[in-house]
Amino acid sequence: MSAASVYVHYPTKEELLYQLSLSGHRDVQMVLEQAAARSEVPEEQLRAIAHDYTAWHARCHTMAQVVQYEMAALSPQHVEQIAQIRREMQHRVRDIIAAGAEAGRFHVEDASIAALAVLSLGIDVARWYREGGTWTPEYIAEHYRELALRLVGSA
Amino acid sequence: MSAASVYVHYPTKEELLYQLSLSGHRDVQMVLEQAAARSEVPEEQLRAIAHDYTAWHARCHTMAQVVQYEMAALSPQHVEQIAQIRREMQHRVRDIIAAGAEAGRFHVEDASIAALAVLSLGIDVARWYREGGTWTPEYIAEHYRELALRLVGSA
DNA sequence: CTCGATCCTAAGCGACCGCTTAGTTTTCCA
DNA sequence: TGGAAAACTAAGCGGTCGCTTAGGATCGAG
Repeated sequence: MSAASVYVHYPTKEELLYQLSLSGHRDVQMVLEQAAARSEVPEEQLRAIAHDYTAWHARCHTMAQVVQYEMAALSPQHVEQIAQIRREMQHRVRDIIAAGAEAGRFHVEDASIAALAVLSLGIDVARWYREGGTWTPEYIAEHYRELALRLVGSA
Repeated sequence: MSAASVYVHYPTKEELLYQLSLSGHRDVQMVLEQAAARSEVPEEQLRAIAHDYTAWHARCHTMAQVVQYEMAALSPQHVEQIAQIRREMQHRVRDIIAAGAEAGRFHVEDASIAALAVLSLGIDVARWYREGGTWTPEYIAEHYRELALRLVGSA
């Protein structure tokens, strides 16, 4: 699409970025929610989340880069809208880790920082992943799934 | 310093970025090497690396953002120069993890991907860390140190 | 087959960016 | 405290960017 045609659909470039970022955030959130919904056992939920969240950041690395690294280019109001979605995801993972810890299946000092670390691992994949590299998205996701479980002190 | 004064010292903006990025990369590499030099036991080396590498990315988060997120703005030759330093760091950590695995102290399927994950955790701190947040660089570094040890399956 | 939606190219406007030059002030140490 | 080093402001040049407008091609549903 030519640059001129873009402005038929979006009033400003910032609005285009916002809609793109919003749609991307909804995508990841859905990935996360569907992974969490596959079980009610924290261990299985975290396995699925770590795997799918990581795989998404590899497979959709261009969208992921917009989602994770372009927030500074949004207006303050739009940043706040999107920050809300991000908080929901953080809390979802934190609560799952906290539930696992309460059940004696996980062992963490600080569930919030553990949740941050698990998501962080997946996010950073979007920074270094290149198509056609030695590792496939699935290979990375499977390994990161195991690393994430160890992170939270799962036996 | 005013924009005009910059060009007394650097011929182009790209050259300025290169010198900045190079100096930043040498800083992190020194942080990593000094941490590794504090012991000859892989466990202690990895503890020190995870802690100091993470702390650096929090304390020097502005420099870290240049180092980690501005490489695309460098010329191809400069990218290659700096990529060399980055490979050295990756390999250093991978070799430490591999040594620990060989000694039966770590348990990893893929030492390369484990090394990547450990560094990834530290790097991503530069993305989300804000001064004056709830967590201090030292608090984050201490927790990430423990998370990194678990990552590599250290008992 | 036609009509309306949606794409395109081309041209242009004002603002900002990368960089330079010239002249002036500040700094700091021998 | 004098003088070189290094900072500053101000002005300007050419190029790109954000965005708009006008007019023409394309495409798909009815």
